[in-house]
Amino acid sequence: MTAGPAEDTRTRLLQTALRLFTEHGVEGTSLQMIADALGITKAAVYYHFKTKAEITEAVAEPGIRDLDELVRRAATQKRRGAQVDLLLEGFVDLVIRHRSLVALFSSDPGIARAIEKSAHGGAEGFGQAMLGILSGPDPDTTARVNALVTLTGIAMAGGSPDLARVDDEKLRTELLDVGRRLLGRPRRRSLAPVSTL
Amino acid sequence: MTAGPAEDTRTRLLQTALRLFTEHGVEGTSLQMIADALGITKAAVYYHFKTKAEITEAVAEPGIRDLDELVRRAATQKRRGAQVDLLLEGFVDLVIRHRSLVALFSSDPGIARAIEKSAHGGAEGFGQAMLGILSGPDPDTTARVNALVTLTGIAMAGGSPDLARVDDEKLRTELLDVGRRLLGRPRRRSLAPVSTL
DNA sequence: GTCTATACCTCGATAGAC
DNA sequence: GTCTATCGAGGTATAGAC
Repeated sequence: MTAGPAEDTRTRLLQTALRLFTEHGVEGTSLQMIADALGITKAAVYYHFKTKAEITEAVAEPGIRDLDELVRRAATQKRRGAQVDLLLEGFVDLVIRHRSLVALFSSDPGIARAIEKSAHGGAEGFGQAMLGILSGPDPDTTARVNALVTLTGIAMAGGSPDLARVDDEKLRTELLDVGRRLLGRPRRRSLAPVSTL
Repeated sequence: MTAGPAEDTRTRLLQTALRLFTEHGVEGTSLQMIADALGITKAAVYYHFKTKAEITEAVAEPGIRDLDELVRRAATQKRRGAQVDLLLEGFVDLVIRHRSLVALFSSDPGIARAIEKSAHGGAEGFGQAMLGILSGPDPDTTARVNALVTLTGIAMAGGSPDLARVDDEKLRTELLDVGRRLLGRPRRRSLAPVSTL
């Protein structure tokens, strides 16, 4: 965890891997491609990571951690309205913070495999947990569709190249707005956190 | 185009390929996997298709054709409201008709590559054309976000395993409803096509 | 027209020199 | 920490038997 010359290559490697993953997919990205992009050899990559799976896990890890914490925090809220609001805001923040990574999560089977071993039983687990909160207990089809469109829409739109040049603050406001509309939540007046509904 | 024993293997091959593509991604699916699932050999696969790219193109082709026709038809509408309504309804129908294929389109880089050579300059071209219609001329960020969330949300939700057991008619109604709400279109009373707004 | 056998390449991964 | 060399497995693609 200490910053140093060793971490430098490791960090560049993960950044490069994420970029290539979004361009070609996880399975479509070879270690050779990563090595070439960094100007090193495949064997040098293996000095930093034992396997390719270890790379994908390391790429996904920051997102997983935030997602995990978000789901836990949302679940502790007593009132369902508060659960939904917290989850929605937290998810939008997470999408903003990680942008392209979240889009990868939603779609790439390679990432799904990598997350499978983590808490909650994998990406599917996180998705189900979030859907459960957003769609409520014993949801009808309408509620399930709304929750699904909200989560996937926010994730894909947030990670889309079409919005890459929109600054964080603006995108955050827009995604929150569309999410509230989809879930039938009242629109907030200010951006400051509120303790009561 | 004639139905026969030769076409049978070809059809089964494409169905199997689509299923495997959705499970493992395009790049994550090998010809060996397709051949094994069909109980034939890799070389037998090459009798039906010259390259793997040709398979992915053939898998995507029905969706491409429908998408192409939809965008053309929408563009011929005079009033913008009619363009949006026609595109939204057509897109929902298309998602229902192809379900998992559309979800693949939205996400898999392998599919994107395969479509790249087709009309409109590839998947990106279709996406941009649809976004252009839904978000209107000279759109602000809000309109662009709404259009993006609508398209990606409907596509991903429609292709999601979570909704696989919802029947077509019900899912169609729900997706149309959420799309209209997102785009601020008036809700229809009946499912029958209307000629005036 | 359909599949077997096989060529050839790149994959992920390892060993050991520097 | 990065390199060269190499492995076995599995990838795409082809030649030719039936």
